[in-house]
Amino acid sequence: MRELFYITTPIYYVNSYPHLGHSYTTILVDTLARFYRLKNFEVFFLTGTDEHGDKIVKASAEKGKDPQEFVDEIASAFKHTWDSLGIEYNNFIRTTSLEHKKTVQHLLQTLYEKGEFYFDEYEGAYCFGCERFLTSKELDENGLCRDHKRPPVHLREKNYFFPLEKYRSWLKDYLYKEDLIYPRFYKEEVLNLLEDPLPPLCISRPKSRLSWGIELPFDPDFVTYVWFDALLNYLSGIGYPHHPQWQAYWERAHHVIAKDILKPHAIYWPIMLKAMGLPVYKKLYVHGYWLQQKHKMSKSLGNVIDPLEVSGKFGRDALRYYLLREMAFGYDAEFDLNHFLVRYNSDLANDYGNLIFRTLNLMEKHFQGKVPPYGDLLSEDLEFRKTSEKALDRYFKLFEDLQFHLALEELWQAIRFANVYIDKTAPWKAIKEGNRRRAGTVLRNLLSAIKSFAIALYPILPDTSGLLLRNLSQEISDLDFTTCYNWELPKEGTSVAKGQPLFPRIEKEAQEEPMKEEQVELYSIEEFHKWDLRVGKIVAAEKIAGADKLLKLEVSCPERRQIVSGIAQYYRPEDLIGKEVILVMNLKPAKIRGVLSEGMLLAAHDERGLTLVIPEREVSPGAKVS
RNA sequence: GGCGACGUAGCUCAACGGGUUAGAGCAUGUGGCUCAUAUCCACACGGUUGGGGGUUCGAGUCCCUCCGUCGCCA
Repeated sequence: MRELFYITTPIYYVNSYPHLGHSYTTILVDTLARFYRLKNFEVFFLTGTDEHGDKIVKASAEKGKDPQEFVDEIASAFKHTWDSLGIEYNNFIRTTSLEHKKTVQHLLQTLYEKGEFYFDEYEGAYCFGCERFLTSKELDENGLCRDHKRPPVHLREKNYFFPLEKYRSWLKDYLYKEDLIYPRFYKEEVLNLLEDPLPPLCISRPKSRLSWGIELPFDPDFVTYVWFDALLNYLSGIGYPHHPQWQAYWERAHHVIAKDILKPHAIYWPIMLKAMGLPVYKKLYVHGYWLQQKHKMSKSLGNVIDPLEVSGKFGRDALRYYLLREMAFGYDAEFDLNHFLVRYNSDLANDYGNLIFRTLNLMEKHFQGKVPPYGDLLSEDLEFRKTSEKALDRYFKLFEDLQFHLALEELWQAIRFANVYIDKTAPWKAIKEGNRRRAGTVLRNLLSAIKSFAIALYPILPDTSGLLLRNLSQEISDLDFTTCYNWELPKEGTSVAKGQPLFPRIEKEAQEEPMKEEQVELYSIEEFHKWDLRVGKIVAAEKIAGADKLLKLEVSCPERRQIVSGIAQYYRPEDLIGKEVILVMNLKPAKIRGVLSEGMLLAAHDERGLTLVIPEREVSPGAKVS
């Protein structure tokens, strides 16, 4: 019987479309799932969508759709994104599915019968943005919700509560003893939270206010509220309680989350499990955020990166590699397209891709693509094998600890050493000197190492590893990590083909190539209203060194914005100060020549050149254009 | 205000419980190779490890303090 491994992503809230943060978590879990499959584990990989709540009702109403239609649409967008990114999940659980509802109701009923809930009236300031009551400390000096900057509504309502406090000391001891949470500093953060009494968890909403949820089995006037719905996906997704497989998987449960949902996963969830009489999951892996110019990506900042755009342009393996190579697990990291391109070219194209190509090229040229026999192994051959094996050892170890950035660095040392080895042994020289046997030995040694790299990297680079292994007449389904140490593979006489470069270099012009133009279509007025156009007054302007066409502008609208505009050939900086222009406000921020641009100016072009679009009379900065 | 994290070469990061001249990659400079995706290899340049104090034979690593960035809680 193979060992089991159960791993989950959070279920994603369908109030918005998938972005880079979702993709990172999912790619990470997919990578781990593939890793454990290659370690011969029986893996169950669960992901899905969280589809209930107030925000969904509102969002769907805004689009003139009913909630079910709305969540169906976004859930399929998530599925489509995962398919495009090569995610191989075992189940996609939706909280609106019948099986999930049954699980939730079953567990609610069980806990209700055990007397774990109580009914109480609560009165206070309720924020609809947060979907919860706020304490006075959570309001700012103007009495507004700090997160949403909106006044809360005074509400009084009866609800069901789950007392967390009675489990607090148990949880504290448990967390203290077990290394449940990784990295460790998040464990410290949780233990710190557990120093103070835990307020009861409100688990319901009256249907009169919110009907888009799962009905409490013991009170049809209420639906259950967020955590007793969402967290239970980890059980419903493996068939709890009816499918016999659930128990075996649950004992091997590993959750991966972003740090924003640490509290529910580290506090509510273990306590809920304890109350239900179920064992606590095995591990909680917590990762940081992807930042853009030091800021968290968010829709309101307009700096959300579309993972499909990146993977569509440069390949999904390249995106996976960058995400795992660049983020130290647990910490925040910066997503920078320039870094992405540097990593791609130097690591994937130059070091790894080129190593493969030069080796296979020599094989085709001088050995007709037939794997030659080994001759005598010299000390340099053995040294190369040893270096590779050591790097693989460390790679696997670090991978299990989720230290992907270090794991990859280790493996790349072996890849770079392979380039040193081929230079030192110079098989092309040996061939010129008539020593085919020596050249064959070196190339076979290299081929075997390349096969090992391909297997080891398969969890991160599934497409290119699969392709490469097929070029070596190997199939990933026949291989596992133990074959990384088998220097007889590929076997003598096997055909190998060089194929196309796996990671073609991205040249400068291609980097600056604009995204494809939209084809001409007619749009409704609603489409036009998506653009936030406003009047802005130029308060500062200067040339950007090294660029003939660009000016850096500071514009008041009335808050300050920095804009890089390609108008230097038509306007002198000093002539622009005080001019009022039309700005596109909700354009994704971009770095042009390394300078941040937070929008664009409207200008008209004809054969005489370019002229800015300017209001006919002076208007107050910030005035809306429509 | 309480707790915590981080601050190491221009940039991104290493350095197992303190132990020889703090390491890589990228960038820069100079050579070499030519099988290769103008790729690869070698060498060089580059750091009072945020500041100060302490413990120790010895501290990036432990303690104190200050500065800076960020997170969680209040």
